[in-house]
Amino acid sequence: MSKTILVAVAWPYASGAIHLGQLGGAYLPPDIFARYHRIVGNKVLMVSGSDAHGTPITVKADQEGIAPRDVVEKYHALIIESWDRLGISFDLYTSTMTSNHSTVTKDVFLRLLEKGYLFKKTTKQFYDPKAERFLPDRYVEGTCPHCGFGEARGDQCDNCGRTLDATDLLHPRSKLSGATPVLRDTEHYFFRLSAFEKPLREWLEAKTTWRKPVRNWALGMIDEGLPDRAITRDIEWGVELPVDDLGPGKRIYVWFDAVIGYLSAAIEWASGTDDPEAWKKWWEDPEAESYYFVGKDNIPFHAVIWPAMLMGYTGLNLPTDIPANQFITFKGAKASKSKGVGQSALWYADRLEPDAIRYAVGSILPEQNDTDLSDDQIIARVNDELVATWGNLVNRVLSMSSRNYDEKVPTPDDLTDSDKALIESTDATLDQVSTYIEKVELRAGLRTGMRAAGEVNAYLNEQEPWKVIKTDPGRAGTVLWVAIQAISGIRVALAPYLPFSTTVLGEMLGLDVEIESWSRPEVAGGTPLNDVKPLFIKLDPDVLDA
RNA sequence: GGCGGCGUAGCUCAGUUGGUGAGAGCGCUCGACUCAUAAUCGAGAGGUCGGCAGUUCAAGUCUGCCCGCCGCUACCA
Repeated sequence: MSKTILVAVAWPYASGAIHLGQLGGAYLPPDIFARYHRIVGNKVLMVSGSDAHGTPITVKADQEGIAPRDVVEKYHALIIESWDRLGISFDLYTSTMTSNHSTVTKDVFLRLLEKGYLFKKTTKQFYDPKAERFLPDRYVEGTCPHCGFGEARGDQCDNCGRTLDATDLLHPRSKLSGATPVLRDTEHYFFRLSAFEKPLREWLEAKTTWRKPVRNWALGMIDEGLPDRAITRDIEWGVELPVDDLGPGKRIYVWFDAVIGYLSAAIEWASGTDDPEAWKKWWEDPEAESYYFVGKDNIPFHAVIWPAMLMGYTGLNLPTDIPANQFITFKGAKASKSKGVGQSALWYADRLEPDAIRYAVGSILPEQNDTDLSDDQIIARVNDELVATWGNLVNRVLSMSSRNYDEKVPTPDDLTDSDKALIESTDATLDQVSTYIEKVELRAGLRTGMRAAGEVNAYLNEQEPWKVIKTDPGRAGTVLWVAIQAISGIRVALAPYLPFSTTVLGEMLGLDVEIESWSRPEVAGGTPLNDVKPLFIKLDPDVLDA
């Protein structure tokens, strides 16, 4: 009985390239998960897009001296290239700059307004009289009241690390013009988050299978009380308001429109099919499941704020699970383009095969803890595990078969108990990997698949077909046939993780390249072996040195 | 400062509701094998489970305090 599963993936800012930390934290996991569910036969819709709004975009635009729109277009293209090169298989990867997204955002705004969950309030905000615009906190600089640092930003002091309100700063000045900003009244719409404390708590308390940090954090926020949040800002870059009673110069604030992207992307996807209403299967059918893949920094928005918005909107599905990951660190530091820590995913894609990257990152996914990764470790993982155990297994079996059995899969005689045991063990592996992936324990799933490859290696060392073939070619052929069946099963188990080499191996074995069932396809004796060659390249130790 | 998470073999990590001598992969040592990308297989060494105190017949697993790391702290989303 097939399930309907929305795979909702965090929206990266279109202000930089995707780096390896993001890949492992938020993008590779949903891809593995989605690929698995597609093979099983579930109806998967995997969506995400570039976040086009927000301060990081405008900051970048100022830095590069170009328009925000140009920033988005430039990096959006780069991000899409990352997905293509690494095989991240979105059904739709869009952006929040589309007219569809704007329409959906306005619809959500109006519905929440109509239900009384939005209200107007006047606050005081710094205003730059010279540049004639309101200033986000990080556009205000001044002297830190705690440590006296002269270059503190309005949101945080980089010297002592404390969080600040821009109004705390001594001698504030505008980063735009240098002028002294003045406080001025400004009116904004607020989302009545406080109204959802009780329903959110009840909903979260039932989520006992969620990862501990996700649920505890969300419940902790509720314990502290949920303040109402401003959803509009005095900016020029953002989704326009669907109402005009605030006057000009106001836009919807990025956090509010960004999470709506999950919904708008599904709608955009459906509009491109022959059933424009198809998105409803994922959003309105209460049986449909939804998994949100985000980094731990995004937990509040996905476990509290977005569910509250959905509750307020009514009629749309709440998240089934939010298997948030911790961070991948590089020598202890969080990967960050702005701080120059860690290379971009494309940089690695220029130097390594995509499956090598997917293996190295997939084997250290930060599912429980921050996980440290170095270039040396990537190379070691690939050479000592992927190439040595799995790649070599395939190569030793297929080359021996091809060379001794007329470039074909040998035809088996009767199977011994150990032959049968190996095949049964392979089928059990498929079940185990399936269980792990459904629980979103993806590292364990990969480990399990690799263990199965080790079992086949052990079987071969025990059976020694290279010796047996001299006296009993029939028996040796049977051993190789059994090993090939096991390889066929392991190929399926690893397919969500290693899609590129899965295709290559399928071609070698004459199997359907598209895997359509989570089971081991039998490879018949006599099947021609096509173009047998190593599945993976063994890496030079210095391949990542420059 | 407050909140949450984490701190387990050289490295990266698992350790269900507390219960036989603390696990995996890689690395390392030794042995076997030689079909295979010097790959594979087997065995072994290696840990006062961050520290201190406590609860308990019994704690890596619970409580308190301390140290360290990470994230969040609502105007980064």
